[in-house]
Amino acid sequence: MSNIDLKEQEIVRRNSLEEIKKLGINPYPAEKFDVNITTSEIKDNYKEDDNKYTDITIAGRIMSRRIMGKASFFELQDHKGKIQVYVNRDVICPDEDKTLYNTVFKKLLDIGDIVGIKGGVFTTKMGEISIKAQELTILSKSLRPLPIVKEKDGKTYDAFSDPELRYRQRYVDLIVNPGVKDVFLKRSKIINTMRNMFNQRGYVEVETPILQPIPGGASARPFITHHNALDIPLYLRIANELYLKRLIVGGFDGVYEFAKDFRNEGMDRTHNPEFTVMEIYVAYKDYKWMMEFTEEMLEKIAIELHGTTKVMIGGNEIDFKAPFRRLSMIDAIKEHTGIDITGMNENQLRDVCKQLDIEVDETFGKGKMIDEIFGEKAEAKMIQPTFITDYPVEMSPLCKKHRDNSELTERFELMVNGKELANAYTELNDPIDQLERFKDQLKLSEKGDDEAMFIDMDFVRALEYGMPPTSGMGIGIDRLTMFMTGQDSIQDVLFFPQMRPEKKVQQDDDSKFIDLGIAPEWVDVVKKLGFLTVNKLKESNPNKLHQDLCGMNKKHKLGLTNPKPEDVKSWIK
RNA sequence: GACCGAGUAGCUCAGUCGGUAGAGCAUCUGCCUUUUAAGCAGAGGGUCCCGAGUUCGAACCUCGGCUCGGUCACCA
Repeated sequence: MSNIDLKEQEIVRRNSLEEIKKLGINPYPAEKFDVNITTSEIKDNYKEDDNKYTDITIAGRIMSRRIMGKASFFELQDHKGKIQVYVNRDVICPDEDKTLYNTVFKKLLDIGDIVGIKGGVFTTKMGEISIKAQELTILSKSLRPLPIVKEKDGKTYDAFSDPELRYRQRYVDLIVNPGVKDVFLKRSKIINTMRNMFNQRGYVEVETPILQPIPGGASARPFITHHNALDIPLYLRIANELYLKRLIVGGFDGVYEFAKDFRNEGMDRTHNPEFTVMEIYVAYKDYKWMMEFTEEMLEKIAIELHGTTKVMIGGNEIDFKAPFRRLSMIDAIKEHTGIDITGMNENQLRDVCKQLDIEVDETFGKGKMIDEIFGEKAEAKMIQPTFITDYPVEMSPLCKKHRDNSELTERFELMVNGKELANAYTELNDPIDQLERFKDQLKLSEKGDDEAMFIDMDFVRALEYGMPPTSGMGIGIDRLTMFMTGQDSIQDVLFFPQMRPEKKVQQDDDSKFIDLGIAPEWVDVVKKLGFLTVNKLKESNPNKLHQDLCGMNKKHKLGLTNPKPEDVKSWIK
């Protein structure tokens, strides 16, 4: 294999790999390696002069090395953390043969390699808890150099910080950047806390279709795909609401799903095309009950993660201690604009918008204008958790009308740090009203609103069989994780945020070059010089090309026989 | 989609007025038996994002493109 297109450090490592094999050591052994302890267990439990850990087996990645003649230290990182390992030549090589230390450990191992260690725990003169290696086993050789991140007294040096590289190669980010893994462990804990709470109450975790013939349950542009066997279009779900409510019709009293949803819209710091939502539906409840349920849930999560209800989010201390403030949308607008819009008609609302300098369109109805006023003037000011209730009916086609006012709905959104976190309804279970609302959506769609909801007649049919009064709630798991872990970008709470695919440079196959008469061993050299396609090569200057090729041969000590100038000319003609 | 910013060694970054491309860590060769952002001495490593233009000469100036980030727009 030609190494010409590899970087220096990669060549060194591949050579080391070959040397290891020549010594009869398998750099990628198949057999299991039984670990009996983790770094954190040692650090938490070891006390000096303690003989508890004289015979331990541990495995992990080499993260740094300090080699000093016959003794060395390296840092071993496992899934829990890091610990220092002390390697002494005459301990790991008790016999005459010092190859394992002098050659394998000192020369052939690198930062990034995964090794197993048997040994005992002790404390160094500097007071650091360390492992004295008795045996060292190579478990996996690493062929690419890791970015080197160093730390001292909690301060990080040379952090691996290029966002593009971090997201594209999250595995590297997770290895070298302390704290990245922690965000994802917390994400998992958030989900588990919710799941445990729901299961304790007897609610059932379910799975509903991701491929849907009608993308319902929300207003958003869907991704579309095609099923070949059925020869029909299918949509990736934008929500799972209508399916979960069908299950309530079917007799489940409580169902929930942690669902990946997909929306074909813009991407930014708070939006990714695929994202996770938890939706839960409970029969015989209303949205007031759901507020209590939601605040209890969030309080639990905060305590589980932080041991307190108080969480720092973007410079604000947010207190998730229940109960949260409840404020109707109209009162919220009154509070932040001084204007009481109660009972106003469409023209009056239009005047209010003008007065507040809010741009509105001729097509905007009452509901949309109220929503705009709230969004512009009040939303961002809701820092502490606040339930905003009683939304205009036009904005909420799946939500039951308010018991006291038919222009409003029994809906709440939970605002935290000026952003929406959760959304809930007393669910609309009147099939006739539901069909009317769907028809209103259809009118919007005919007016050109490409995000109005589709009519789902099967869902209406399900309601016609009778759905018990029900309350449902949805909460964005990505956003919740951002709040609970202090991240201000959704990309930092997703392992693999959506990125534009890496562009592949167009390249001709080696055989095309060989067809020109180029010897196979020279093809990589030609490509290294930047001539990735035959056409590009033909545009080159043959004299310069010949010189460059010979130069490469010499520089990289390839040991090839240089082509004659007339050979090079013959390739290009 | 619009505007702004960034792209230089494996990583983090300098790079003056347009004149032979630099540092730290990493790598390689030595020395070193409790070191720790190890140290000391030496060495190697570059498509300066890509392409065109201006110029005697471009990492640097101009134009076009690519990717990422930020702001806005769109949007449950």
